[in-house]
Amino acid sequence: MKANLDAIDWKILKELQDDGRITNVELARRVGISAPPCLRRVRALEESGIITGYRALVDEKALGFDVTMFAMVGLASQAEADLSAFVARVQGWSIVRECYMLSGEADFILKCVAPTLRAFQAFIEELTSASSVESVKTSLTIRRVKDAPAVPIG
Amino acid sequence: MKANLDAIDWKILKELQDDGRITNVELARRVGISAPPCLRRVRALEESGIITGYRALVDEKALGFDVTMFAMVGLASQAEADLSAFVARVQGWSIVRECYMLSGEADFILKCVAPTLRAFQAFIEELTSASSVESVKTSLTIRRVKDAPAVPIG
DNA sequence: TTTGAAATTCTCCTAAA
DNA sequence: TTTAGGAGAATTTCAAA
Repeated sequence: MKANLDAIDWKILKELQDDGRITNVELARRVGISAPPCLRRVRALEESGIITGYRALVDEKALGFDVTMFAMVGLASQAEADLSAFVARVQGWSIVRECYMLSGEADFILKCVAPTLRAFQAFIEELTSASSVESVKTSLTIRRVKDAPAVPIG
Repeated sequence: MKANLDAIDWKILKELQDDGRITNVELARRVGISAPPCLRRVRALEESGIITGYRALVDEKALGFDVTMFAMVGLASQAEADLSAFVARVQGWSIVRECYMLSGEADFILKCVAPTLRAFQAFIEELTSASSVESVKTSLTIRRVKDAPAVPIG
């Protein structure tokens, strides 16, 4: 699965990370090749799984989601069954937008988005009382300092 | 700036969060209106700042960025000058992909992406010795459990 | 006011050289 | 890679709800 990309492929990835809605013609112009091979490269990147999708970015606050919080969660047991059960619950909680399993002290980190602090607190109660959840430590975000695309290019 | 959106606008946002490269015609079909008003709505969402951009999602691991870590950073001083200085440094560190200022114990949370653990460790040394940085606590991610768009819709 | 239908213009994609 | 042809989309206009 490891990719063998040349400089133009990297440029394509950089441009599409910066603007996922750019047209193929404009993309080709920016990376310095003609449109047909550019489109072929994009297709290849998509088919090989390097480009996994495209997403519109939205302003949560403008939509009334004023609260962004992180929660560090520790489970009482790291048995595979307990981990799987928790992962399944995470998928069902729409307030949880991102979740990573961690090594070290906490077992999971959750990034949560909610309309109000109250809504978030209600979720934390549900989270805390979820089976096998032992500890929950929350951090309220004051502001977003940086939100760059997944991979640093250039 | 607070938006006054109807059900169709929300559907548009949902679809564009799921697939930012969808054509306007297909988008219109999915949300149940014709193309012209659909395009007008998308433009309005963009111009009002609700849609802030579009981004291709890429598979970091396939590109050789095998390490994703979170770092909690505490500063010795929360004076505005020190916060600003740290924020400025964060912008310059390409390894830091996301950063939020927090309330509570830590002052910042950083999401970092690096090709190797060694590269990440080198960064942590730089981070730890940065001016006014008092504490750094890192968590290595084992796997991504969930990565949903910014706002829950539907 | 906003929609939807139609028509035009434009741009992109694909195939062939 | 470039070109050309054809397809489909974006955008404007206009009529109607």
